[in-house]
Amino acid sequence: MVLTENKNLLKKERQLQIIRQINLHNKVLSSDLSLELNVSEDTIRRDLNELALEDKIIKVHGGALSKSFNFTATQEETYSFEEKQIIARKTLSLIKDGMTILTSGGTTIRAIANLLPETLNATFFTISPLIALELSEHPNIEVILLGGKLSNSSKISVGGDVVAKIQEIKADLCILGINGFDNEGISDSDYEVVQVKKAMVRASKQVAAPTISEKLNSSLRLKVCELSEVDFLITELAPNHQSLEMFQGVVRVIL
Amino acid sequence: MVLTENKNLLKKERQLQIIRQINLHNKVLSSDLSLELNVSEDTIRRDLNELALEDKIIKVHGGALSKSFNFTATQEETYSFEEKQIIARKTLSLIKDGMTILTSGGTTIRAIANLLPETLNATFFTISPLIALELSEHPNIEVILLGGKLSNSSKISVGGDVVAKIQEIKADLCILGINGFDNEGISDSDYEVVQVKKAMVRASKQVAAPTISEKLNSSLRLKVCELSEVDFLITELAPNHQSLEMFQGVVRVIL
DNA sequence: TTGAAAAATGCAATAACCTGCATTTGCATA
DNA sequence: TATGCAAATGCAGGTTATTGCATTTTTCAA
Repeated sequence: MVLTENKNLLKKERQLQIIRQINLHNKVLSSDLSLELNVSEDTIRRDLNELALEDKIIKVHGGALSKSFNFTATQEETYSFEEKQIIARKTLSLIKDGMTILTSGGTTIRAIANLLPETLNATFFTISPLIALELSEHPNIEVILLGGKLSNSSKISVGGDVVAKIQEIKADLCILGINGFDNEGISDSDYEVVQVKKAMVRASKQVAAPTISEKLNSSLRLKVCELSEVDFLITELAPNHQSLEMFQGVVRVIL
Repeated sequence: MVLTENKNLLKKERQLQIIRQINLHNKVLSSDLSLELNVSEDTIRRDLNELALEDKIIKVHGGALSKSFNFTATQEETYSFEEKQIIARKTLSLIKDGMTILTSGGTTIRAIANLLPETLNATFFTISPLIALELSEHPNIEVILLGGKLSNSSKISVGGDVVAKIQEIKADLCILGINGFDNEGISDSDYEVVQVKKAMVRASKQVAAPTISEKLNSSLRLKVCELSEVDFLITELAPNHQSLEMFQGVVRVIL
């Protein structure tokens, strides 16, 4: 579904857009919505009030939060929707009909899942229940959820069973949620999560690392893989941006 | 013979045109329709009101929206919400600290997951990603997500892997989402789902069947289990309600 | 505590709505 | 074909809904 020109949006329509935005990235600012939907902040506030009254969202000072799942707590501080949309669009170019794709979780990957074309015919393995649900909205995608103990913080399946299951898979592409990325490679902070991500990298012919540039040059305690194992680094920046210079020639392709 | 263009459409024809437009664009503006169909906006409004009365469209200020426009991915607008809350509260009495519980999916079970006390210390196995996420909001609950191919319609894991995994479990209680329930037992319509539910019943010491009374006496093509295998039938009705009479003494306990 | 951003409140302009009512139209029947 | 009648339509008017702006109040963080 495409967000087209917002000329004469009906009120209900606008409110559906707002809910969509909130479900997608778990929070919105009234000011952003005002710009995006071309109405005054007063109108946005009134919409948010109505939606909150209907228990669809949680209204807070400055904007609103998703009512159902708020797992942004430990993830990023500076949340930025625009950047992730750009990243998602770039990532789409890697995905073709007939592929088998392995993905982890996270808001960036969620943005990708959401933007996948209706017509895409592919098989997705994922360790994230949320991504699984998002993917299953697409009629032609086969979704296989990799089960296991659900990590409380990151809401993905972890544990030996998951690793074993992943080892049975041979995927064309692994789309990896990134927490730490620098010239040492991809890193993460949770032992269980790292085990799973390592297995995911091993199980895939190619690895894509979509991340907002803010996370570049951040390193966490545990290593997931080397830079040389990363086939695609995807950020919101232009590939020749100076922040990416240090990765040129080390990862295979920068998008 | 005279070729009449779009002039003088009959009322029914005009309304069909309107519906076509809505199916095409997901929305229409009264003003656009007035121009396009050469009638006054009043007439359009009258048409829209009629169509809305027939539940064909959703009328809003300024025009109308397609009925399918409100996708309910994470919506809280569950059918029979009040009844399900009552059922959920009753079900809580079956759940104690230290238990191992196996659950399927569905909105009733979601209501239960949502109402679980913060302090509850238990292990939940579930085949529903949505329930898994809901449960993981509770700090003291260990959530184990049973993975598999995600059924497009019911959004739960199905397939041989799931059945095999369930066979390894020994649960204290199985909370089963119900689609069909009558004096023949529990039934369902999807073959894959039935295989999984059968395994769930076998893997559990006790079986709870929470369902709104509306689903009582409805029977679907495939049998999940006998009435005698059901330990708890939980509806929103009082246990001595006449609709439940026929189940007295057949299922172990009625709540 | 203070100042800036956000929210609430009141108000006005515009567009959309509704209700009768008069006129026209479709259609069945004489 | 003519005719009668109910339904459909357009129009006038008064009412309500929606929105943006100005002003005051509240909230939040430094």
